[in-house]
Amino acid sequence: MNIKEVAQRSGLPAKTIRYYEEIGLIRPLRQANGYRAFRDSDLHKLAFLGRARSLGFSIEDCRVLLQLYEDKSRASADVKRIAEDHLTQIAVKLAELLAMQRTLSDLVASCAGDGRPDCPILQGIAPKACG
Amino acid sequence: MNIKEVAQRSGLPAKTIRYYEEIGLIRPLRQANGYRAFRDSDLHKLAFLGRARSLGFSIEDCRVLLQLYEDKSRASADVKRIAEDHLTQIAVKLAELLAMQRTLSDLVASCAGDGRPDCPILQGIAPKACG
DNA sequence: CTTGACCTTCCGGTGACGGGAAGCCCCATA
DNA sequence: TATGGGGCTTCCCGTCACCGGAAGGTCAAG
Repeated sequence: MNIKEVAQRSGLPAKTIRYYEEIGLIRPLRQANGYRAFRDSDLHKLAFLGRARSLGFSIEDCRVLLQLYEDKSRASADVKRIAEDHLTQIAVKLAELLAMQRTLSDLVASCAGDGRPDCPILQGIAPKACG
Repeated sequence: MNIKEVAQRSGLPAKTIRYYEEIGLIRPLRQANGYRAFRDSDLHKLAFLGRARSLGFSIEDCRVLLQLYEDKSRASADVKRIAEDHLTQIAVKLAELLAMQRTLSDLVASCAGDGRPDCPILQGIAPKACG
């Protein structure tokens, strides 16, 4: 398989596939003309990587997950720990975004949004004159 | 005021303050020795920027918000539009994170997390053998 | 033989800074 | 007066996960 077919089948852009090779996540063979020659196993790994990335795992997490995936004697506890850590990160980000959303939607709701200069949003962002 | 005091009072790292000057968000004066000389108005702007950033506005959004903040004849509608767009972006990110959280927490819940190799998390990430 | 779609590598840019080096400046103390 | 230590400056590279584009080789079709 050439890179375009693998891109279509894996759903990853060709640029991303080349990048994943560059950082050692996959090691496709090479044809005599220098073109990459992807095996089914490469495609399989790329699809795995695409799904792991879509779940928000970092590249380094993906590297480890892929190793564990290849290692048929891994302990599921190792995988679970990575996933739980990632869930914690997700929860932190969610909390941050929810806090932003709450504050900002309150500000937006209180702003007339007309031609007048009076703007509660800017007032809400501005530092309070203290003391 | 020197940079360290401004950093403490604004809550922003000195590095960030220098960066904000570099990209033209603030324009502090200079002392004879080359040190930055921050006025109250600079501190005020930095505090504004810090709060806008903590609400997740991009630097370019912050640049516009700061201009609108300075422009006492702005229309509140201009501010509201930026804030609403940002709220939309926040909602998109929240939806993505919630989807990740749902999928991943289901997978984690179904994984024994012991010494055995059987792992529903990896199975869930792996591409389905189709056809 | 040319055209056009592939493929390759390489270089630079993204956003919003952080780390750290090299080198002034200033003040206090011995 | 020397010295030590902190603070300030600029400059350059690194982050993360790629994307865009240029320059050039390859291949199949007409």
